[in-house]
Amino acid sequence: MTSTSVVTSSSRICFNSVCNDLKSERPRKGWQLRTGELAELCDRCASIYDEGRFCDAFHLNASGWRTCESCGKRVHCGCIVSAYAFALLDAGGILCIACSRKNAVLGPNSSWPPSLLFNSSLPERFKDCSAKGWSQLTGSGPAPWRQAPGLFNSSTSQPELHSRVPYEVDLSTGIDRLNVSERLSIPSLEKKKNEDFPERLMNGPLKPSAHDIHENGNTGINCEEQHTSCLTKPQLPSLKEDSSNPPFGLAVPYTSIDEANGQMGVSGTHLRPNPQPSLAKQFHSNPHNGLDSSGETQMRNGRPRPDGRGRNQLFPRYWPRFTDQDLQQISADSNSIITPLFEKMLSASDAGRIGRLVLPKKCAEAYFPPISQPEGLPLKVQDSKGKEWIFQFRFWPNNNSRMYVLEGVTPCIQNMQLQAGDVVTFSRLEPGGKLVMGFRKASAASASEQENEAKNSNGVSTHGDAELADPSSWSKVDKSGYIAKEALGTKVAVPRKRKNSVLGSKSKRLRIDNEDMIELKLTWEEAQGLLRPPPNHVANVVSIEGFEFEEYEDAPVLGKPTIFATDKSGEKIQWAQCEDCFKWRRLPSDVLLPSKWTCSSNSWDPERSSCSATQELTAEELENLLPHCNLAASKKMKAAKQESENVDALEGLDTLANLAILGEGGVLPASQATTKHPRHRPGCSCIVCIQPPSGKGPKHKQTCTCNVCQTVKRRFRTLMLRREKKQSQKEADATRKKQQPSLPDKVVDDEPLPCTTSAGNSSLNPEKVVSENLDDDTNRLKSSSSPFKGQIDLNIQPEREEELSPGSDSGGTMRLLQDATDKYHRQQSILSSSGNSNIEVTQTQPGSGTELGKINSSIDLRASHRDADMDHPAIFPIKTFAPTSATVISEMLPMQNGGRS
DNA sequence: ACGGAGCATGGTA
DNA sequence: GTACCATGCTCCG
Repeated sequence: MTSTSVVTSSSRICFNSVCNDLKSERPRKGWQLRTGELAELCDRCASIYDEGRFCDAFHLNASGWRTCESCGKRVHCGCIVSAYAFALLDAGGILCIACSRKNAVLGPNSSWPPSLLFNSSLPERFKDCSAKGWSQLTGSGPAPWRQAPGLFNSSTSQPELHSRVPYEVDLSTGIDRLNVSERLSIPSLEKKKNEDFPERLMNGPLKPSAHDIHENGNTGINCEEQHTSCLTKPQLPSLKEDSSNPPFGLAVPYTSIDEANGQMGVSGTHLRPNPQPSLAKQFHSNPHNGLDSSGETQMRNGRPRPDGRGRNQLFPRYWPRFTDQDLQQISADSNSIITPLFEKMLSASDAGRIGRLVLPKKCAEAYFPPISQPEGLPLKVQDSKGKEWIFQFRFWPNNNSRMYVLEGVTPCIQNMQLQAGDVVTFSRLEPGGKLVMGFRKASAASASEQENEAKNSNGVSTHGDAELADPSSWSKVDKSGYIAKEALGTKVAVPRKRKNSVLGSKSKRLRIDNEDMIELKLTWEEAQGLLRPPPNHVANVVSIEGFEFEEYEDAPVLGKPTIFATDKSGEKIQWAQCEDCFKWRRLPSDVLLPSKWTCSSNSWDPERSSCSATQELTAEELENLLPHCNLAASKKMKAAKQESENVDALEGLDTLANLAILGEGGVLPASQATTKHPRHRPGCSCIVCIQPPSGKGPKHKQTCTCNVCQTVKRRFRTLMLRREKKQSQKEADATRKKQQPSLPDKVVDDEPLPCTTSAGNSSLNPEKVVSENLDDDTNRLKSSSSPFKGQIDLNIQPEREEELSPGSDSGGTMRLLQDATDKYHRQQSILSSSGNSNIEVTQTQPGSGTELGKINSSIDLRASHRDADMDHPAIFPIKTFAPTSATVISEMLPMQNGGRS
C-alpha cells in the first residue's frame, strides 16, 4: 500500500476541496483515489481524516448520510472517503464500521469490485474482471455466502449477523483506506490501480512475502483474479497443481483466488487493516462466492474438473460459522486477518483411527489447491494453537467424480481431542494465506450452529423442524426440539433443519458413536423432567432390548418440571416453583404447566396467585421434595459423593444411582450403556459390563463378595440408613401409621405393603444418602422389601427379588420415591383393582408428569409392584421413562452396533 | 494376521 | 435421477 502513495496532485493546496490550506512540504496522505493515488492533505485535514471525522467535518451537509441499522449512528455513505466506514447489508441498510466489526458482518463492501480491492499482479485480469467482477459480486451469483449476510446471521436482525467473513483482527490504518477507496473506484480505473497495487502491497507492512505472491499468486491479492479467474488465467498455475508443491501451507491460493471472489481480495485488503472499518471484511465474507463458478474451478485446476457441476454453491452445512471467539482463537496474531472458508462436522469416519477426513468436494475444490492426481499434495495446516500439521490432500476417484480427503489427520484430531460430531473449521490466515484449522466441540457448536442455521438457512430452516442439534441423541430423540433446547440449555443444540441435513440423515451412526454420549445422557435426564405425554394422551410403553421406553404418539409436551406428591388427604397434587419468586405452589396433579410459570398463573389457588403469598411448603417438606425434582442436580450430587468412593464402586454406584433416580434404569442406564458401553465390553469392570447382557449368565448371589456386589450392598445400606433416619425424624407419624415399625417408612401410605414402607416416601434424596456414611444394616435391607429390587438386582433379573439387590433397591427406592409414596400407594391400590399395572399413574396422566412425577411414579409403581408382588403379579419389572420416543431409541441401538447393515 | 490404502456400496439430499 | 459422502469391504504390503 505504501507504494501506492502517490501525490494526487501537484497542487500545493490540500486535496480537500473545502479546505484551502496549503499542504505541508510533506503532505500527509489521505484516502485513496480512484486513480490509485492517495489524496494529499494538509495536516489539519489529514488529522481529521485519520480520526475518522472527515465526513463529519466536511460532508455534513452533503447527501448520502444514512443510519446504521444497528446503533443508529449516522454514517456518511456518499463519498470516497467514507467508503470504508460502513458496510452494506444484503437486506438493505448499512452498518457503521463499528457495528460491522462487532457483528462481524460481511462487509457491504462485498459489493465492491474485488479488483479494486486488490490489484493482482496481473493487470490484464482486471479488464475482464472488472466488468465481470462487478456483476458477480453484486449479483446474486452462485455464491450463497455473499448473498446474504443473513445467512450467517441469526434469523433476526441483520445487525446481529455475524460475519463469517474474514475477521479482521487488527485495525491497521492506512492501507485499508486506500484499498477501500480503490474499491469504490470505478472498474475502469481498476486496471490502473491494480497495476499499482502490487507495489503497494509489497511495500506495505502487510505485503505478502515474495513467496506468497509468486508461488501462490494469490495471497491476498486477488480478489479480482478470482472473478477473472474464470476468464483466464493461467496465472495461478503455480498453485494449481501439484504435488510438486511443497506443503501447501501458506497460501491457499486457490481459495483465495477463486473462491471467493473476494476472499482473496478481502484478505488483501485486510492486509492492511484499516483503521476504519474495513471493506475488506465484506469481501472476506464472501469467500464462498468464489467457490462456485465452475469455471473457476476449472481454472484452478488448470483442467476441467470432472464434475464441473459445480455451481459452486456450498451447502450451508459447510458454511463457516465462526464466532468472534473462534476467530480470535485462530489468530494468534492480532494483526492477521482470518477468512473463514468452511467447516465440517466430523463424522465417525473422520474422527476414527483411519486418519482420513473426508472433505466436502466443493470446499476442497474451492479452497484447497487443485490437484490433478489422486495422490494430491501435502497441505500444511496450522491449528489454532499455531501448531503446524501436514496433511495429504488428495482425492479418490468415485463415480466419475472425486472424493477429497485429508489424510493423516489423526494426530491433529487427537491433539484437539475431537470426536465425531465436533466441527473442524478451515480458514485462511492473512497475510500469508496460511490454512488454519480450528474446531468447535459439538456441545458448543451445536448451540452456535443452530443459531447460524436459523440464519443461514436463508429462511429455510428454523427451529421447529429440526432435530436437535446435538448430534446424537437429540435429533430423533424427541419430537420436541424445543424441549431439548430448554432442558439442555447451551449444550443442546437447537433443532435445525440444517442439522438434520448434516447429521441428521447421515449421522445416525454418528449419533451413536458420538462422543457426546455423556451429554446425551445428561440431556436425557434433563429432558425427562420436561417431557410428558401430550394432554389427553397416555404414553405407550415400548420394550426395546429389554428396556422399556415411553413413547408418545404425539410430540411430547414440554412442561415445567414439577414435583408430584400426595397430600395428607391422599389427593394427588404437584408442586411447581414460580419462576419469579421461586416459591413452590401446590397445584392439581393433572395440571400441565408451561415451561415458564409464575405465581400469577396460579389460578388454582387464588390466595397464592401472587409472589407475595407465603409458601405452603415448609423448608423441611420442600427438602424432601426437591431432591427428586432436579435430576441434574441430583446427578451432580451423586457424582460428588461418588468421588469419595473407590473407582470400582463408582460404576456400581452410578448404576444404582441412575436406577434410583430414574426409577428404572431403563432410560438412563440405557443411555449410559449406549454412551459408554455400546455393548458389553469384555474387560470393562463396570457394573453394567460385568454382567452378562440381558441378565444372562451366572448371577451374583447374595453371598457374592465381588466388588460390584459389595459396592451395591454398601450403597443400599447407606440408602437405607439414610432413609430411616430421615423418616424416623421427619415422618414419625407416617411411620406410626405403617404397621411395620422396623421400617422407617414415613410416607403416609395407604398401603401396608412392605415395599411401601421400605420405599419410604420420598423425603430422601438418593444422592444425599449416598454421600452420607454407609452403615450397614443388612437386616433392615433384608427386611425391607424394595420396589426396585428388579432394578437393583445385580443380575438384573426381576425374578430374583430375594437376592441382595432387592434390599439395596429398596433403599434406593425409598429415597427416590419419597413423597410419591402416597401417590404410589394410591396408584397401587388402583392398579390392583384395575389390574393395569403397566402404566403408571404418572404416565397416564398427561399433564401431571414432571420429571419427578414421572420418576416417582415409575419408581412407585415398581415399588408397588414389588411390594405388591404379591398383590400384583403383573407388573413390569422395569420401567423406564424416556422422554424420547421409543422410535428414536430403537434407531440408536442399531447404530451402536455398528455401521450400516 | 494386521493395518493401511483405495474402491465400492448405499443412504440421503 | 444425480451427486455427494460416510462407511464398508477388499486387496496389498
